[in-house]
Amino acid sequence: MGISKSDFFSPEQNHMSALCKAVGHPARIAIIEHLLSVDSCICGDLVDHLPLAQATISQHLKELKSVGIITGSIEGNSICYCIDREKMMELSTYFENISKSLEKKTDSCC
Amino acid sequence: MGISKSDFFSPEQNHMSALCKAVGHPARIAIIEHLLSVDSCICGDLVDHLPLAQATISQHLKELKSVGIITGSIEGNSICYCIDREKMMELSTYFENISKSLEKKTDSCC
DNA sequence: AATCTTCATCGTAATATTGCAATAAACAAA
DNA sequence: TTTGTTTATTGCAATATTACGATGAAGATT
Repeated sequence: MGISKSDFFSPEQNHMSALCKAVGHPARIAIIEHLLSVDSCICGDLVDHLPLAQATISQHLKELKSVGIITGSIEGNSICYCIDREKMMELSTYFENISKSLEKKTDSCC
Repeated sequence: MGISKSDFFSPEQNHMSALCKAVGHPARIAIIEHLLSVDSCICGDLVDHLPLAQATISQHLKELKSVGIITGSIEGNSICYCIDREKMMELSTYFENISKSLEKKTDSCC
């Protein structure tokens, strides 16, 4: 965040922006969509489907994991990654509520 | 995006990640929430509510505008910014669909 | 044990973002 | 026209992100 001012913002604002930031990269959107299409997968699986090096994908997975959007569990000598539905709902609900609030407004100027 | 690989990703993936990236900063979440609470506002209004310089806020507004999340219309010698409901619904629907897809799955491993 | 497979981490380079002071631009008011 | 008000842009410094090769760590396979 450059010069950090995150203390000013509410924990909810910081949390929501962190979630959004985590999905704010095409590779990470692609990772989520791929995980969705196969339910679970290993990193090597992703390496075959994305134009990125294994190290880069591992880094993206780490970022998604750090905000809890995906969880990884060891399975043999590979890792099974799954999407956390709660987090997806959190995002969906947040934007739905904004959308609903906007719908109610009648004094819109634009 | 560092070394650009965005051509590999689908337009939808690039679009969705751009929307998410735009809201992936606490100041921009705060801007959206403030716009929501007053429906419209001018930049000076935001300067009073956020711990950021006018130039910085203007820059954040520009980023939100660039992806269409907010629109600005000139009003006297100030500008009225409004949230685009379509974009909020796009975000909500995207994550809702993921959430619904996850719900259906029974072969979850995590 | 030696080797392979799979994923994580380190180090580093290139690029992008963030933030702000200073300044410009556009319009309103005097 | 001059002055004030409001937002945008420029230029720059500090920091963060992205990407990847090389290497490490942990469990599987031989």
